[in-house]
Amino acid sequence: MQGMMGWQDVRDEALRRIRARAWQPGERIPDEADLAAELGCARATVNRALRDLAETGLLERRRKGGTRVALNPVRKATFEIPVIRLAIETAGHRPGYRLLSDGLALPPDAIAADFAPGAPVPLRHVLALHLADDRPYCLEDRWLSPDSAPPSVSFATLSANEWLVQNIAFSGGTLAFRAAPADAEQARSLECAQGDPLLVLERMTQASGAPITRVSLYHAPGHRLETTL
Amino acid sequence: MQGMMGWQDVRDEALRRIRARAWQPGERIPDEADLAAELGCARATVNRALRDLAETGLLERRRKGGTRVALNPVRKATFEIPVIRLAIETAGHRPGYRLLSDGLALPPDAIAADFAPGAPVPLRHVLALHLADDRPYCLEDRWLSPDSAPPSVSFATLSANEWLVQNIAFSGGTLAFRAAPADAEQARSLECAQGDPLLVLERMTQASGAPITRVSLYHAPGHRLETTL
DNA sequence: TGCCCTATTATGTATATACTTATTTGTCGC
DNA sequence: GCGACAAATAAGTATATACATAATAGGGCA
Repeated sequence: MQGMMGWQDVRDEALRRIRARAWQPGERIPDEADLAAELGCARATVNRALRDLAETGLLERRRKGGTRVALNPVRKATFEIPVIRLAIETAGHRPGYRLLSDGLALPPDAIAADFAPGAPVPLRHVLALHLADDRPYCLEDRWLSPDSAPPSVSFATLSANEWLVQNIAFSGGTLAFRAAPADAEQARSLECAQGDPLLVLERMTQASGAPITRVSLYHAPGHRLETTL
Repeated sequence: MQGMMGWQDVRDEALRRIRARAWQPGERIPDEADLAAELGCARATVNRALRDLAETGLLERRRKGGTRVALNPVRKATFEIPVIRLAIETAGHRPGYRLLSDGLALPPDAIAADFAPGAPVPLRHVLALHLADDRPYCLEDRWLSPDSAPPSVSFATLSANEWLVQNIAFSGGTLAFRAAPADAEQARSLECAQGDPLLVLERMTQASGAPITRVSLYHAPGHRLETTL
């Protein structure tokens, strides 16, 4: 309407109307062309603004169906998952790394299923500890498809975490959070009591459809993973 | 180059080059105008594609500085945080809800600090249990600014979670994950053993700068929060 | 050498226009 | 009333153009 409606202004105005209940939940809002006319900007600008709101889950848009205010706004939180060493550094600590074990082994059924549905194949199993200021930060428990990381690649000084990021073309995967009690081995590595609750981050990584690696990161007790919305 | 380079095609081509190391990590890639010329499309189309890749953390873009392949690709995982009832329903269970307690109380220091830096003010404290197929799903432990939810609003049948989503204009906040042992009360509510590791989701919600609510969701043991990358 | 100012540059954004595509809505025939 | 088909519609995308903005690079000056 008044000078310079940028797409962020349009988004903010739309947000205002949603909040003020000028546009009721579930209700259809004016189409892009009308809004553009009303606000005195181009349709592309309105499109950009509304697309943005749709991405955050506040609006639902469908061709021909128009745009409506989401009935149950799904909040979308985005976490940044950096390389572990960097996470430690940006938290202001001195990163450390210790390889605990590395060798071929038959994975437990749950993990084998992710790799090959049929026969259980030996996989490379790497256990490593990440340290922050010489204190245990997290235990990396990783299973690797032998194709992706040949035995010649050593994880003695460079963590598998870091090697993979730099050498494997990532394509997809899953990420999950859970809480688990520390078993005897984990407790020893993380210098905590057995049974202490650990925040576990499980990641399954694929490249071009084939599973590459399955890692569980057992964070030391008290660890908090935070993000802003 | 050949027919119809849509922005998604441009994005895929860029992705291909990154993966093939045609564009090395840290290296600067051709600017939008050049790429547009090379691929035979408009600069706006290239812009859209590269902006998309930048949002996922694979590229870093700066005005005048150009675009370069991220040195340490920060994976950005996006979680959808639906209303709890919906999460239960989409998991194929029958949602249930039980209000455990609701009243004014002085919050612990850690929480009081989030609301008013100075004097500790009584806040509305709501404890409620969410059920899936009549089994405990998660315990909602919420502190509310009295302004945002007047005492007249009852959470007896409608969870605060749901009421807030539908009635409060959300503007910002933080989200954190941690693992914690179940205390006596939580164990009783969630029907688990004391000390069992619980996945805790902590959320602090603000509207126009002022803190609205601080909630901890204690999930029943075994809970897994998953997302696809 | 070191500092400030300016010109340059690549991205960011706005705009009008045109065409595409998914969906819905309405209509016709049964 | 019902089902198939056609018309209408609103978002999705592509494009050329123009201007804004941030940040670098380079030059002049002390």
